[in-house]
Amino acid sequence: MNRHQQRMPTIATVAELAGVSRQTVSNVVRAPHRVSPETLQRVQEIIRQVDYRPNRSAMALQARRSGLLAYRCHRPEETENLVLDRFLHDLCRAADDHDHHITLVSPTSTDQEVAMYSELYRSGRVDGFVLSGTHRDDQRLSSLVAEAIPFVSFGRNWDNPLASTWVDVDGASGTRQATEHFWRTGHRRIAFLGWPDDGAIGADRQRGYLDAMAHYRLEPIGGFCFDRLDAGEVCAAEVLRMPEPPTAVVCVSDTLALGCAWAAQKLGLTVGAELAIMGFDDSALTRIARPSLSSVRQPTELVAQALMDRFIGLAPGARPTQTLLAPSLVHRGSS
Amino acid sequence: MNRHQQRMPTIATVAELAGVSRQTVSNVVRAPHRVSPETLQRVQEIIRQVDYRPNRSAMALQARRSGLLAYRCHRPEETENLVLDRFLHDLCRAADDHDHHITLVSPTSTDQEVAMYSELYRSGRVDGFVLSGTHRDDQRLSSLVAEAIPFVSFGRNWDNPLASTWVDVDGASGTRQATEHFWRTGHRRIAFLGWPDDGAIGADRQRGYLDAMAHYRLEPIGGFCFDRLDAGEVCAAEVLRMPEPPTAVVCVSDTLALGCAWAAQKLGLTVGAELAIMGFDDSALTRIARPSLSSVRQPTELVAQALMDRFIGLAPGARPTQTLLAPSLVHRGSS
DNA sequence: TTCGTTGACTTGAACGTTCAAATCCTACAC
DNA sequence: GTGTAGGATTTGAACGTTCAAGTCAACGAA
Repeated sequence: MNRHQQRMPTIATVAELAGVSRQTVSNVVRAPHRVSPETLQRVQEIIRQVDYRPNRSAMALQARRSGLLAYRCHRPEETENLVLDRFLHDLCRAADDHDHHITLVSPTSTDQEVAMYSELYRSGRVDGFVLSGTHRDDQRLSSLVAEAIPFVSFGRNWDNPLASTWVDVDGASGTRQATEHFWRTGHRRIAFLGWPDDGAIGADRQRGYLDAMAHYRLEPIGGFCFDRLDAGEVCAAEVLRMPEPPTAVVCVSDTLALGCAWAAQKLGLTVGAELAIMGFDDSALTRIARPSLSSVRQPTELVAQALMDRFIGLAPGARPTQTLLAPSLVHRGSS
Repeated sequence: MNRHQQRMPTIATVAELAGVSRQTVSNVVRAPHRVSPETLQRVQEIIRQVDYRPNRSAMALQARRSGLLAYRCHRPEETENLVLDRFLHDLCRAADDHDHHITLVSPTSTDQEVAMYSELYRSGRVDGFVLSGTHRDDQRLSSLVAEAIPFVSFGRNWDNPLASTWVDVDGASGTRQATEHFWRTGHRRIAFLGWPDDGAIGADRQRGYLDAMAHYRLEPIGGFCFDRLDAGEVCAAEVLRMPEPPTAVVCVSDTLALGCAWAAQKLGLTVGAELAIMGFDDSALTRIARPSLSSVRQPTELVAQALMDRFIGLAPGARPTQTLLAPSLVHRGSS
């Protein structure tokens, strides 16, 4: 591991070459207005020549801030990561924009996850955390709050909304928009394909559908199953075989939407023309179906930017902030 | 941004409480054998009490090593990321095992990517880089070698194999195994569905198929198209409509394999019984097809571990090492 | 002339580690 | 009693920044 890397130029190198003090070089970089024009130019020229870059470890030590946020690397098997993939990318970008970086951790259990977070924070390796996929009884939220470790989350603090800073997407708004869209395009039998009640994300999305249906005085119909393609297909088939089958289906996820599309095809229904389908998440799955699936898209880029903004603004005494962003419909062949 | 975080205990805190010097505390943590048993126990007790963790920024400054590797966060649209997802997760784990961490970057162009790498390395933010998805004329490889920036890559240095340290999966071995498997299970008309010649990954995988076919004195057949589902379906349909159609198809990717499965279904062929299909990468796509697709699985976990090993062992003068790992077949419904 | 003000720059210390050298103490051989 | 060896521990310096307090010269007002 003896990495005899060639010595990089330091602030002292530049200072000596330019015939000024360290602090003046520091000022040239951080506060140019404090330096006389001639000196400024001379020092900048030297900096350019030796390609000097301030050492981040030294800065981190002095500032007691590493400029690093940790994010948990989700296992690729988890279905939810279809959206999280895009989110991670956006988060990276947003971090860059704030001169921060994202480092990944991959804990094996929730206990270990919290312990790892504490370790990372206390050792000064990271300044805080970005969580995603929050749920009810999320031990991470309560532990981090209890230990006063800075973090923001993509996803509500379900148990204690005001206790921490989060940004989330208004799932109810998404399904409401989908239902409204179907109503406006003439559908009157609109079904909802959801997950078994989880008291959180799934229930939130179902609520948007129910609200819209109540508003139009339509009778809600549908089914519930776990987020798997085969389960979705079976469940959708049941719904489509009802005495008065729906002409449009709002789905809680792209997985169930794809399952629904398959069920429709098996029953000889033309997706798009005879049966409209709306997925949720605008994941890669939407492009696998034919026709491709319309879907509710979460504005992950805005979420990421908002999270970084909130994190930077996080002050120890201040009250946590909560932000809800509206998703939008992406129309494709299935609607 | 005034994060008035409560002061963490430092080595000096512990030293004072234990009535020893800083260095002794350091020894307790790093080299316990240098400390007398009584002192060791006393200091360890204090460390436990105040929950002291060595400050990583200070360590990084002193050691001139951050313990951080940068990895490029691929855009979720890139099809290749189906494997890279799993790889990223494995890489994270492997880094953890070596007391390192992965930080993400998301450059917008190759030029910017190289500039970013140089900046990150020269500022001491990271110790080096892990690249993936290397290709011919990969500017990143040549630039990093030229600038003597430490890195390892998942994927050969195609242009100059001996110039840098890499770990790759022997794609030819994968397609050879697939072809051999089909031969052993009685198939004699075996086709290959590939990408247009890229001189690299695709050609490598094709070679394994061709070698096996030559060995069994069978006539190679097949088609080539870009890595998209629709293209794969069209291309596969052509192959399956040949006068003497194949009974088994070795595919260069899961995408084309899924396209092939669809084409087969449209032609009324039962995948598995009447037509055997082998994909490549063992991605999430394999579970979308019914029956689920057999596939060549890259040992990403081993790749990640090997890469970390190689990186840690990277010495400035030493000769770069190259490692080729064999993939394995995962049998599912389609074979 | 004296004094205070301002701008440009420098100096010393601190951030929290570890390395290298020095000190202290005990044990042991001659 | 002297010398030496070695283990346990301490001390000073260094890593590369920035903060806070300092110096110094020029200038204008009293």
